[in-house]
This record gives sequence, structure tokens and C-alpha cells, in this order.
Amino acid sequence: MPTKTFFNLADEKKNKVIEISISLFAERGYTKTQITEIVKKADIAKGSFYQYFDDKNDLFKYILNKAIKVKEDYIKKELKSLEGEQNFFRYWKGLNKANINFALENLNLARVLRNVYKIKNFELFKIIKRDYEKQGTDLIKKWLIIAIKNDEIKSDINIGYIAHLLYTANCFIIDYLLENEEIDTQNKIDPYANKIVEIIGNGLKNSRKKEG
Amino acid sequence: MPTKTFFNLADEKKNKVIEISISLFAERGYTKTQITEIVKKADIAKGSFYQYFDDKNDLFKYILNKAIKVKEDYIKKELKSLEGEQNFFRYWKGLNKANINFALENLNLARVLRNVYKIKNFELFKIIKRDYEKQGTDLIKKWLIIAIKNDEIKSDINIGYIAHLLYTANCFIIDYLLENEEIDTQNKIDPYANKIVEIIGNGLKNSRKKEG
Amino acid sequence: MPTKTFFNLADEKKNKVIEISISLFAERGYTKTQITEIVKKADIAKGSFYQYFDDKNDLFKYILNKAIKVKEDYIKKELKSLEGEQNFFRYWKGLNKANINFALENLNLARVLRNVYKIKNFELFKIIKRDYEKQGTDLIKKWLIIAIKNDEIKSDINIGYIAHLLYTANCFIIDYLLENEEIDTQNKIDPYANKIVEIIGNGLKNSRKKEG
Amino acid sequence: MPTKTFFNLADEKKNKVIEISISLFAERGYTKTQITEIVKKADIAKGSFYQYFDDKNDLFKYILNKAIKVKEDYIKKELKSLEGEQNFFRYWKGLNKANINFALENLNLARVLRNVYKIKNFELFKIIKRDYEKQGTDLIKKWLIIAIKNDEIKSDINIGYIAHLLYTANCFIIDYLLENEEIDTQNKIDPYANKIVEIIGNGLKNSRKKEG
DNA sequence: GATGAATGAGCGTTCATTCAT
DNA sequence: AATGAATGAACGCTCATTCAT
Repeated sequence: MPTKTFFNLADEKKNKVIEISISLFAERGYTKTQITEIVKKADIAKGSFYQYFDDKNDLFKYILNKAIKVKEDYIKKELKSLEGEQNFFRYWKGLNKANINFALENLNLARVLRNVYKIKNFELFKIIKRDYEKQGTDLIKKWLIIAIKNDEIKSDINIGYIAHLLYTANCFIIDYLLENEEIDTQNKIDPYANKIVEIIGNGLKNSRKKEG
Repeated sequence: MPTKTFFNLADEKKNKVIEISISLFAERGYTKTQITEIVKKADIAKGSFYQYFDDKNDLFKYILNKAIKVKEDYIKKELKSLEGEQNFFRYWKGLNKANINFALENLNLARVLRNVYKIKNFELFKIIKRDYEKQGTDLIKKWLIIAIKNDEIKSDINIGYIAHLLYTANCFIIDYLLENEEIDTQNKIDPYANKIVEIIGNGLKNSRKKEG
Repeated sequence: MPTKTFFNLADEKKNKVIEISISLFAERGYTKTQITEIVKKADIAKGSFYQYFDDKNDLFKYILNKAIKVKEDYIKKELKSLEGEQNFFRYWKGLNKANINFALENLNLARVLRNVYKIKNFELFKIIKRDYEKQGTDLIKKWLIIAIKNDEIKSDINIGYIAHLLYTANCFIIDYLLENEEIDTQNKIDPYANKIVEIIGNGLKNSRKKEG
Repeated sequence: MPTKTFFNLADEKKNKVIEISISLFAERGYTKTQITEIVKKADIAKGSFYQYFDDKNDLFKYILNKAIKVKEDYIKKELKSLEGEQNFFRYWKGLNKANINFALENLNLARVLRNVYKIKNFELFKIIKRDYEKQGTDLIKKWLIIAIKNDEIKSDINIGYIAHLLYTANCFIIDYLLENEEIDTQNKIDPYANKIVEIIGNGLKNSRKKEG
């Protein structure tokens, strides 16, 4: 956690440090991001940095948790419009869309989040990672249970497995987007995403139920 | 490419260097793997290492290409039993199984291969990566085309997208396996993999065709 | 160029680094001068060195340019007393004297300058070298032209050749001095230098002109 | 000194080692010439090298002495045609010519010889260097004495100084040649050299003597 | 609290030389 | 005598972190 000193900073200064850290972690990953570059770009003294954060790790955890929180809020907001929605597949489509929109609007934050998966041997991050993943799959699980109750999807599935599949399907769409950022996104990513949703959706559908 | 000196080495020594490099690259990734540790574990002089390889990069490329080749051979061999198979879904299932088996039997090699995706800003590796991915999706594309001809799957799909989806679906099974190596694998990974194959398969199926 | 950090240093420290670098480059030449020895003798941390200079090359270029500038200033100052002098030979004698005095008073700086001629295959230094040499011969050329106008010296000479000859004649006096530093200099070097000036001077003289 | 083993080698092999060493020492200088490159180019085993020579130093000394001897013989032969010559200036001109011709015909050998002057802190080489220089100046001294006796040149000179001057004048012509090897040599170097000889010669001439 | 200079363990790499066969 | 693999001290350089002001 950053120190009180950091939080007492003028917002402008504080945000500069945060923004620069995000963009560097996004661009280079954890290991290749250098404190020296952060402080130079943020125009603060090196000593100051260590009065704000315990160490590099501390900064990264802070940025990471911030990214998770920002994303969580974004998704929640986007899903508001789906309140009352009864159809699982429309729900899932909405979730995918929300995730994609978040990434499109917060490219660097999305990159930082995806980079967590690339950090090895950091026990500490494993916990964050696990929590973050749990948060992503828990929502899906809840919906899957309802969908099964409603006979929307087959009942012979392992909910944990499927939630993970749906979750990772989305992650891959995001990866695809982040690695090909030059693509004229909205136009190209949507059909790609929709197709995946459709295919997996079809596969999950309870064929005995008449589509409403 | 390693030097002639390296290839002239006694197999035992040569393999020791290779195995240790694989396990370190697998465990720590490229950047965090240190030559110092490799030579210490392999019980060779630092100078010797540099008589075997141009530099760290050279070693990594060698290991990477080796992993790709070993995997390629493994998959080819496993797919032999599917020769003459006409059903796309059984084919794909076989491919998934082959990939999983490779990973189970070559945990570290599989990890090295997955790690390539985590290296940032290495133009050289991008080429290897792209080739490797192409090799994985090309096979699927070929089959998809046949499957469409045979009316097995819907014809309104973008073959490139779907091949990529099927490919990445498999990658995710592998990632799941590699990150949870402690799981009693064969028993747990199989149903997981099968379910994915089944769901996506169902989604792709041409419902107008009567299943044979 | 050294960093701002270096220039912000206390003069004593800064000069210590400079002096030690000069004496090592003078004594051992570029390749054999080790950063490790510089930092040990200057009593600074290795890391500090790299906060002052980009690399070894950067340090050397700095020292070299410094030497060139110091010499330039020295020569200018010494030549002040010759302002208004009309006789070419007295001019040249003065220039030789100035160069010798500079070397005597700045032995190591002079050695560093002579060492540049001994560096092989360093494109970068070739430019510095050429500039430095040009600076040395240009002055002579200017005077030669005037001397010819004044009928002081024969007009059938190639000014470029002769300027180079006079320049190198001086370089050799300096080399002689630097390689035999133990000689009780002022007493021995002067007659040596004067003789050279006299001989070459005689050879250049326009014998048709009556000496004033 | 090379070992007996080296001298027992077939001439072809022996000469290959020598030639390659010469060309590398000439091109890169002592420090930057690597044993590894020599043995690779000469196609001998590294172990063999150390059975021929004590160490790198030993090889260099051998090459150096060889160069000195070859040059000595060359000069002697060239000066044969000047036997009986009574005029000092024609003698000196001939010596200069001989030196230039040697360099033109043995570029690499000449380079090695000039490189000796660029080696620092090798007590051993200082001796070789001094001997080599002595050999060059002794001949000139001998002639100077005769020339003075014959009233060809002024008697008020320090023979040691002047011999050194004449010697170094020649060295500079050679340096000029070696550093500008691309110049269409014979045509350009001759007038350059002749001019120097003429000028210094004129300066040395005893003007009271009637020219024959 | 801010500053920026100081630190040093550790990295990848080089190369003359030795050693075992 | 020939081979070529083995050695390791030493190099230039990096960078997260600490310290003195």
C-alpha cells in the first residue's frame, strides 16, 4: 500500500505517477519497467518515490488493485442496463461486450491486467490473480445456475468448468484485441466476439427447450 | 544455433545443459533465467557455456525451436491413429487430446512454449511465435474446409476466426493444466477438455445434417 | 557528454574523477584503462560512475574534448605575445614553443592527445582526430600564405604538404618529450626543438630575398 | 621464441600461422588481436598454438623481430646500388625511397612495425623498440659524420638530434602512407617524400660549399 | 517532505590460457 | 604432436534501493 504521504499529494501529481506507472507496466511488463523511468517521466525525485511506495512491488500491487477496481466498477455500470434480463445468452453477450468496451476505453489498464498472467513466481500476485479470476467467474456461475433452473442450458454440465470456459473465451477476445491494437477495433472486434458467443452459446443451449 | 562444440559434447552433458535450460526457462521465463544459474546447475564453467552458445538469446531460440519440433513430432505421431477419420469433431477431439498428452508428458517444454506468448518487445521471437501459431491453426483450417464440404459444420463461418478460436480453446486447456500442475491430471483434465470440445463442437454443428 | 549529475558534483570530487581518468588514459590508453580502476582510485561507487557518464566511451570523448579545448586556449594565450609579428619563422618558432610548453605543463593531457593517434577502428574518434589535426594545420597554412606573399619562403611549395610537415615535425618533438619524460626537459628539449625549427626553416627560406 | 616444435612444422603451415598473425596484428594491433581468431584462420588447434608459442606475447615478439629482420635485409639490398655514392643528400634520398618501397611492398609488416610505437607499458617491447630505432638512426649518424667531414653539411649540429630528426621525418612519411593506403601511392607519395627531403636537405646544407 | 547522489550485488559476456585425451 | 573442450578472472554495465542534506 502506498503511504499516507502519497495520498496527501496533490491530485495532479498523484495521478501523474499513477498514469505513468500504468502506461509503463502496460507497455513493458513488470520486470522491464524501471523505477528510474517512472520518476523521470513523472518528474519526481527518486527519494520521493520511496517515500510514496515501499518498493516496486508495492507500486505494482497498488496499480493492479486499482485496475481491478476500475474494471469492476465499469462492468457493474455497463451491466445495469441488463437488469431484469432473463435470457442467459443475452446476459453473457452483454458481459462480453462490457469487457471489450472496458478494454477499448482503458487499453493500458486492460494490458496491465492481462500482464498479471505473465508474471512468474510471485506468490503475492497469485493471490491477487486468483481473487481477480474468482470475481470474473463468480458472476458467470451465478447466472449459469439460474439459466439451468430456467432450462435455458443443459443441466449435465460442471458449472465450475463452464464458467471458466466462458471466462477464458472472453479473455482471449481481449488478448486478441490488445495484441492487434491497430485493428479498426469496434468494427472488427464485434463480429469476432459475437461469433464466439454464438458458437459457444449454441453448444450450451438446451435443445429440448423451445427458443423464446 | 549452438556451436559445433556443443553438438560434439557427450550426450549426457549436452542433455544436462538442455534439460536444465528448459526447466529454468519454464519456471522463470526468459528474462529471469540467469546464465549463472544454468552453468552452476549444469556444473560447467561459464566460459564453456559461451563456447556452446553465442549468447542467452541463442540458447533460448535453440530450446524454443527444439520444443516446437518435439511437439510437432509428438502431435504427428498421435494423429496417426486418426488417419482415415472422416468426422471433424472426432478429429478435433483427437488433436486436443494429443496436445494435452504432450503437455502432460513434457510439462516444462509445454511451459516454455506458453512462455513465448509472454515475452514483450522481442521482434525476433515474434516471428517464431507467428510461425508456431500458424502451424497450429493451419491444420485446423484444412480440416474445417473439409468439414464444411461434408456439411458437418455450418458454412456461414469465417474459417480464420474459427480456427483461431479452436486453437486458443486448446491453449487455454493447456494453460489451465500448466498452472494447476498439482491436479491429478489425467483424471481431471480429460472431462474438462472433453466438455469444451463438446460444447464448441455442438455450437459449430450443422443442425440440418442428420448425425451419422 | 557527462550528465547533469556529474556537473552538479562538488568541484573537488569532479576534478578527482577527471584527473584520475586523464592520468589512466594517458598511461594505459583507451582499451587498457578500466572503469573498475577509475572508480577505485576516485573512491566512488561503480554505480555512481554510470550516473555521471553514459559509458566508458562517453568519458573518453569528454576527456579528449577537454584536452583539445585546454590546449587550444593555452596556445592562443601563448601566441598573444606574437601579435604583430611579421616574420614567419619567428611565428613558427613561437608555435613550437607554445606546444612544447603546453606538453611540459600538462604532461598527461598531452599524452591523451597523442594517444588518439593510436586508437584503431574507432570511427567516432576519427572525426575528432581529423578536426583536431585540421585545427593544428589551418593556423600554419594561414601563416604560410602570408609568408609566401611576403617573399619570406619559396613560392613553389604545396602549402598542404608543408603545413602537414611542419605540424608533424612538432608532433615528433612532443612525442620525443613524452616518451622521455625523465629528461630534464626545459634544458634539453629547447635546443632540440630549436634545431628542428632552424633546419626546416632554412630549407624553406627564399634565398633570393635579402634577410632583414 | 617459438618452440622447436614450431620450427619443425611444414613450411606451408608455419608460414600460414605467420602470415595470419602479421595481418591481424597489422589490422587490429596487439591488444585487439585474438588468439582465437588466429588459430581459426590458420586452421590449427588452440592447444597447438600453445605448443608453438609460450603465449600471445611470445608470438608478437617473434613477428616483430621477423619484421625488423625482413626490413633490415630489404633496406640493405636497396642501398647496394648506392655503394660508392659520395653525396649525403642522394644517400638520404635513397634511404627514404628504400623505406617507402619496403612499406609499399610489405604493407602489413610495415604496419606491425609502426604499431610497436602504440603499445604502452610493455617493458619488453621498449627494448625491441629502442634497438629498432637505434638500427634506423645509426646508419644515418654514420653518414652524417662523413658528410660533415666532406663539408657537405654544417658542422654546428648535434649529430644525435639530427639523425633522430631525419629518422622521424621518414617515419612520418610512412605513417602518412599507411593511414592513406587508398591513395594511388607511387604517384602521390613520391613528390611528398621528395619535398620533405629537399626542404630538410636545404636546411642542412653547408651554404659555404659550392654545390658539385 | 523533497531531493538527487551513492551504493553494490549481480548480470551477460570475453578471452588468454590450461588440460585431458 | 595434435586436438578442442574447460576454465575463471575480469570486464563493462544495470538498477532497485538507501542515505545524507
